Amino acid sequence: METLRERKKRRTREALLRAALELFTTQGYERTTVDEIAEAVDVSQRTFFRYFAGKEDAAFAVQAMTEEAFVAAVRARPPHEAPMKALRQAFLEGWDTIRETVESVVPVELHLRMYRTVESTPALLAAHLRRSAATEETLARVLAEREGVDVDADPRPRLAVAVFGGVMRVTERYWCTSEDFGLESIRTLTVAYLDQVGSALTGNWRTP
Amino acid sequence: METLRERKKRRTREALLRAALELFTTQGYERTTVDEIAEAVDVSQRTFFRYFAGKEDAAFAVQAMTEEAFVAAVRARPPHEAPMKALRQAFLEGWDTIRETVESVVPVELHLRMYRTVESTPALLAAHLRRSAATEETLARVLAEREGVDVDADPRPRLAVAVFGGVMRVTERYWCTSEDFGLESIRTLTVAYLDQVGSALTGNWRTP
DNA sequence: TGTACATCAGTGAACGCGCGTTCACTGATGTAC
DNA sequence: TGTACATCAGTGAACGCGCGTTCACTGATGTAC
Repeated sequence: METLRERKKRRTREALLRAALELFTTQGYERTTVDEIAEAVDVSQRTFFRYFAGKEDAAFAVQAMTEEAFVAAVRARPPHEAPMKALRQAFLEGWDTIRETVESVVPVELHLRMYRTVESTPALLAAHLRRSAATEETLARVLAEREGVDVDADPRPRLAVAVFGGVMRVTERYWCTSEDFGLESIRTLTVAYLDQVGSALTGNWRTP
Repeated sequence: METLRERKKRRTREALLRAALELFTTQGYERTTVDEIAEAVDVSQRTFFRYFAGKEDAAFAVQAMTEEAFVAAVRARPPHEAPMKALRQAFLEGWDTIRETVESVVPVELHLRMYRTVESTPALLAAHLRRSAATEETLARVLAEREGVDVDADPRPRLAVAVFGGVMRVTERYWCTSEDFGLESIRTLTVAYLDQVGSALTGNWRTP
């Protein structure tokens, strides 16, 4: 059972997270100070740093949860499935359950708005890409293990994941600027883009 | 003709750049302050900021040159060439001429060492990935124009470039950790990896 | 070739800013008996 | 159920740090005549 102390901790953390994302998405990441976030929750700045290693850590706390869910989903795919298929299916599963994953901490709508803030804030976009690179490394190891190959000797796991990650990036970027910015549209977009990779690699595009 | 004033400017800039890269690669990016760089060149800190928008700008000044050369090389490829082929060839050309491109400003050996520093410094890796994303956007537009398609309507230019960029990332990363860390090895690695993308996308890897 | 003036790279010192850290402390919650 | 003690989340205030900026200024270089 969760003790009173633990419940209070969780509430403080979630309040800080919500306040942070709310401020980041409305007035901008750079224009939000840590002091401001703490003030919004009515705790001391010192308390913020008890829960988050820094401002950036707060910005990506929810992302970190969904990434973890994605990696777990890949791990859980049936072992006979081909690598790219496993990534694709795990991704779709991830977005099926994202509402439950996220909503326990912050409103899912807030989390989605945060994507746009990340995309339009150079410092956050940079951090996001570095974090994605780290996730890709993890995924490469998962795939290598699934397929029984050595991730350091055989480049294919990293290549496959890099291609998948590249497609995700293109999808994300388009999705963030699109009017149809919802939970559903990213799924259809991703599937559509994944299906076009083959054709993208083999020019000539003029003659379809 | 270059005036005396212009020559002095160029020399100051190059001295700052060399000092910055030298300090970054030897004692680390984070542990190097702007004041230290200025001091090493014996100019005021204020002067550093006349030449570079910030510390990060100095770290990537040479990278920026080679990226530009790469984009130009893609633009210069014969228009009938398929997109991925054009990227590959332009990349190889870029590394053919990198010595000349770089050596006019800093020793090429210093530039190469800087790759490893970027790879092992989270803040620099993040910035590098964001810069690469920007270059990829430029390249997507170049490819779209070459092929006569609309970059915003047809996802294939961005997909092709994303895949290429992903392969480059895998190459870079491996190259930086490899003992065979030279101008030649990156060319062979890149070609080898590009040739394996197809096989990486189509599992199963166990049965070759 | 010399003079007068314009331009502009570099100066030095001081500052604002926000991140993240340090400290000794308080008081609520948890635990043992 | 009550008491005594241990744990630990949160406090408040101050600080160090380095980035990047601001200011009025100097003196070398460039230009016009």
